[in-house]
Amino acid sequence: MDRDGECSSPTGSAAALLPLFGPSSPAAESLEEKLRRVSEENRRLAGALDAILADRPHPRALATSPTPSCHGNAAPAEVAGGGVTAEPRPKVRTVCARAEPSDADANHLKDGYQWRKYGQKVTRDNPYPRAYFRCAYAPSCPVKKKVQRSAEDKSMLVATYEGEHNHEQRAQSEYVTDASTTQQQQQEAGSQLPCSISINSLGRTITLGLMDQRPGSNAEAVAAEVITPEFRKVLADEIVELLKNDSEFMESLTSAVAARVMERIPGHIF
DNA sequence: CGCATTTGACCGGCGC
DNA sequence: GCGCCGGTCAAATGCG
Repeated sequence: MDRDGECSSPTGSAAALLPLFGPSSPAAESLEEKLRRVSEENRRLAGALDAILADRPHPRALATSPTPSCHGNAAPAEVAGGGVTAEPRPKVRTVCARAEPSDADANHLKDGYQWRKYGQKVTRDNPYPRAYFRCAYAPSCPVKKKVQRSAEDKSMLVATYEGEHNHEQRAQSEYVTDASTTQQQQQEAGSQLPCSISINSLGRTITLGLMDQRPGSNAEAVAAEVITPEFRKVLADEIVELLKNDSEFMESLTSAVAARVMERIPGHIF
C-alpha cells in the first residue's frame, strides 16, 4: 500500500487552470477568494478520494469490471460504504469483478496471489456456492478470501479478503492478463500498481494517474489493462457521489459558475 | 506419486 | 437448550 501521497490535489496550479479570469477581471478578486475556498475543499476531497482508493486492494480486480451495485451488498461492515472518514485500515475488503469465461466454472478471481481452496459452502442468501481460499504462497500467511457469485448478477464474482499478506506477491502462475506482456513483467508489476487521482480546481478535470517508475516499464500497457471503461465509470460514479454529497463544494461550484456566467454574458445581448 | 480440489462432517457463534 | 448457519477440517478423489 504505498501510494506515496500521489493523491494530492494540484491546487497550487489552480489559478493557471482558470485563464479566463485574468487579474484585471472585475470578478477576479471575489473569485480568488472563492478559489481559495475551493482549493481547500479540493485538498479535503483529495484526502477523501485517497481513502476511497485505499479501499481498493487491487486495481485490476476493479478493472475486470465492477459495478456500482457491488458496494451495496458486499462485506457490509468493512467496505467504505460511502463513508469517507479516514478510519484505520479494515482487515476485510471486498472486491467485485465480472467473471471471465475462464472463470465460469470455478470461483477464481485472478488477483495476483496464489490461493488454495479449502472449502466450499452454499450459503443461505445465495444459490451459488461460496468458495474459501487460503493464501498458498506462504504457509504462515494469514490471508483468506471468500469468492461467491453474486445472486443478483451471476456474471459477477464477489471476493472478500480477510487479513493482509505478510509476504511479497509473486510466483503467481495464473496471473496472465495480456499476451503483450510477459508473465515476468506481470509478476514484477504485482498488485500494487501505483495509482493516483487528482481533481484540479473547481473539479473541472479529474486525472487518474498510473505512476510506474520502473525503468523501461510499459506504463501504457499497464494503463490499458487497468483503466478499463468500467473502472473509469465506477471511479467517476464515486467521485460524483462524493462531490454531490458535499454541500460546501456544491455551493462553491454553483457560486463560481454563476459568477462566471454573469461575467461572460454581456448585458446588451439583445 | 504428489499435489490440489471436492465434499460431507464437524465445530462454534448467534438468535430465539 | 436448541436449531440454524457460516466457517473449517480432513478423507476421498482427480489430475498431471
